[in-house]
Amino acid sequence: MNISEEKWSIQQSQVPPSPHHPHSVMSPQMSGMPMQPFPYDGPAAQGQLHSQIYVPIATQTPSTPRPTSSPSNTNTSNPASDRKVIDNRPTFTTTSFHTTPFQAGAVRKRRTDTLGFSQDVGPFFSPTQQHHNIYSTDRTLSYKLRINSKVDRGFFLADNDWTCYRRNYFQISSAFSILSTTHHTMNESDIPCLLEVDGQFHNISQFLLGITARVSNSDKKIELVQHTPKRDKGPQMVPVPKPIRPGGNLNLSSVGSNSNIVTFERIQFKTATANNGKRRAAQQYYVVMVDLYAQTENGEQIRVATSTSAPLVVRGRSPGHYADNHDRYNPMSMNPAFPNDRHMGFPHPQGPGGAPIMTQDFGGASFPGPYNQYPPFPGFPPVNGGPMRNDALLMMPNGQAPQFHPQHPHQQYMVQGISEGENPNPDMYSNANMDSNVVNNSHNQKMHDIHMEGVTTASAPHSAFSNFESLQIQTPGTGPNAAPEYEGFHMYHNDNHPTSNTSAHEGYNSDNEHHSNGLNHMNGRQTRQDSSSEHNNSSQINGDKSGHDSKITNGNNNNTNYRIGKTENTDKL
DNA sequence: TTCGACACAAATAT
DNA sequence: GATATTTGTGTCGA
Repeated sequence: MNISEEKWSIQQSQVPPSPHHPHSVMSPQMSGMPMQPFPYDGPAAQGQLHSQIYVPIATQTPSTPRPTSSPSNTNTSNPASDRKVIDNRPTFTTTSFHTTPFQAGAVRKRRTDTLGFSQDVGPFFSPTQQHHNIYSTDRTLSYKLRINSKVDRGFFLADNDWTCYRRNYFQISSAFSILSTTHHTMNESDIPCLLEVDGQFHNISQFLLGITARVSNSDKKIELVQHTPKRDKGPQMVPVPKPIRPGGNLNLSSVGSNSNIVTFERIQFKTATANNGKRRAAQQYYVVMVDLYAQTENGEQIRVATSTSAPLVVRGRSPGHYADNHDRYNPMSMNPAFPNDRHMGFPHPQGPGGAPIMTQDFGGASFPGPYNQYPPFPGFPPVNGGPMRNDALLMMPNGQAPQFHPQHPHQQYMVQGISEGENPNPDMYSNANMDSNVVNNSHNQKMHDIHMEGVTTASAPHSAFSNFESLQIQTPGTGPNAAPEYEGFHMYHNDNHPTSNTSAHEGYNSDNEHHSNGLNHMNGRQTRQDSSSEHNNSSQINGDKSGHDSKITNGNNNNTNYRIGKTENTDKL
């Protein structure tokens, strides 16, 4: 048994293992599977032609081991791993622990996995919604934007909802790619793009990427705050859009500079969702929106693309409060054998090894559950929240019947790993559940990632995400780029430091971890950012102190500040 | 019930 | 192994 497995066994001893919490062994990528170029015949976009998509060949770098969500991580050479195993022992010595009624199951969580990498996963992101057309400077090529995002920490699955605590940090890393419709290469440092807004073409001087939050299925903005390491003693800021270059690959630990990856660290929701844990009250959800802006030569910043997270629950109180209060009304889901898994009563769709499977689109069928404020979803989100990347689908038989969950009307977020440009297998897009819509041989042109990385998919106009909430976002002017994508949720951090990838939820692939956050133990620790990452981002955190007091009173800071003059066709910063 | 503040202690970095 | 830093979260009052 390797170190991770040892940890795994410790945790599993606390909570009955759930068959719905498969391990990351399902994920070849998580095991460092090299990625190869593959031909992809999916439709690029309306009026565009299918093409071969090149994806990065991810090489395993011993010096920078890639994180894995699998408990069967075999790397035991890292001294830190040994320490972490020790640290993983259940801790029963804290004062707070003894004051709680949850001692029996208490298992302290580690902040990082055995490699110092994040094993955690977070809420999935929707297909990229492109709001404006982007063209080459000579206007002969239409480009498509794709945003890849991942949540590195802070979230766990509770009741199949992606959940976090308002007071806890989460972190979002994003990158984006520009897809060309023809064989075309360009200098990554250049942005030879034209932005079309209301029929007018503007040169794009740079791109920026920002995050905001709002109430799911509503336009109500939710304030995000960003802290310094000083936390309460330091200033609180609103995460502001940061310059970003295309071509970032969140799966790579680091390739040169990170100017093509933006990370927002120490982010918190200013407010919690309503009705957390209440019975017979509809759970409110938030979503995080990752917005890509194009700055024109005159300095105008226009939102050109958006990717939206899965619905999120933000708990406002300490985890202990929810330990015995997680039975939000759901008369069908509770299974007394698994008091912490209210979905044990349902047969989650699973593939070999118990991994949840990707299910198909429901074709617009209305969601049958009580919370139908969300569009239909094709099945359960990953209960484990673990390494369920879309590549795991490759190991799953086709045609598994989707399952509804009456309590979770929102989209199933099982394809978090479909980080555009990271999955080598085209089958995932031509799965029996989606293929008819994805593969479109009417397209003859080839689509390439301009940067030849980070892109694997073309559009899936009627994909399993076609009902995803974010697709409700008005995207006028999208034109040929309107087709939905499968956004990637990436497991790997983006910078050099092997420990830089935080891991709030290495146990998302663990039953115990799943339940432990606020359910079975107190003082659960989640991963912190390492110092190198701290330094990397200190400037961005501290560099924008002006105008920000310790308290943020503008509940709509982000959008108020950065979406001035938004219209149907223009969404400017 | 939520939120802000304070405090404690664990996890992790150095 | 000691120390410093970071962060999860218990607690309390508003």
